[in-house]
Amino acid sequence: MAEKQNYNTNARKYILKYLKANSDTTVTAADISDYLSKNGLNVNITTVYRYLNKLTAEQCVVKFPSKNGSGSIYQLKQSDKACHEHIHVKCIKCGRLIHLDCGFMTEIENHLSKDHNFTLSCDGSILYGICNLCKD
Amino acid sequence: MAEKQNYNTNARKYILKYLKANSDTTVTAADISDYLSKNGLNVNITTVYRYLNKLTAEQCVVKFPSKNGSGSIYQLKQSDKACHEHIHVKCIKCGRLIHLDCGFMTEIENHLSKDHNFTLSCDGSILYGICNLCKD
DNA sequence: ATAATTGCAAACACTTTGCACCTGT
DNA sequence: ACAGGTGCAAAGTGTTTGCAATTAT
Repeated sequence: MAEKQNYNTNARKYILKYLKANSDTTVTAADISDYLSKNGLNVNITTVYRYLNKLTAEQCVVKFPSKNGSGSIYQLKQSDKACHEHIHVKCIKCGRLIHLDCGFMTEIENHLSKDHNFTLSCDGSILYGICNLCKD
Repeated sequence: MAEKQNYNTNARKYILKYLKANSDTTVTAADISDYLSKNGLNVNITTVYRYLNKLTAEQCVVKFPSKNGSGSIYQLKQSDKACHEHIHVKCIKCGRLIHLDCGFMTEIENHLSKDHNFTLSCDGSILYGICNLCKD
């Protein structure tokens, strides 16, 4: 089972660059596509989806359903975050995504387990609200 | 501002019936459509969407993004549940949706507020996991 | 009678797939 | 040279819209 090798193409370089520049929020395939065309790179949206799917499969990117149910949103994963071990909270104004990787996760899990007999799975679990920067 | 009146049609009667019969879980427009055709009712999926949208606007139904980001799921709302005041937890196996309308909501809100400077909004917020009935 | 509801066809938004061509190594 | 990546066109979902026809009141 030899590792598949990756070619370092311009498209991927710039998609990654954009994901990195926006790693505190979530982006859509269309966001990436817009960014690329604004920078004069003709990258088909198919390519964007294919790369996003690849990165998601490799767990370099976390994928969430978008709030309105039409499509998905993506975030580049910081190497040290085990996103399947915490839930995420997203600001409905600025889009910033925060990782709830704090002690409170245990409390949530315990409550759901003890009071509701429910085993939490963080994959896809997302809460919405308004972050400190977006309060009036 | 006179109230618009509602006609009591067969389509709506059966859509509601199905929603009621499944009010402990969530259903898709396709689920409803399938149920209707299995029962010999030729109701166009457009009608299903229109009624679901109406019920959602009237807050008789709660609408969530589906986990995979393709489409939405709906649940008939029990009259006494203020679904915008609590979050929801959905079983990834059986689909059952539980309303976290317990004291723990205050704890979640307080934690997000104090430790993350984040004001929770329950609309669309959904957690996933496995319910007591679906554990091996 | 008339306002609400429906079906149909079309459009829309988002995503995936097949295949031929191109590119990085 | 060849595996891997890409563009394009087409198809696949899920949802909405305009309009004419139908139905509940």
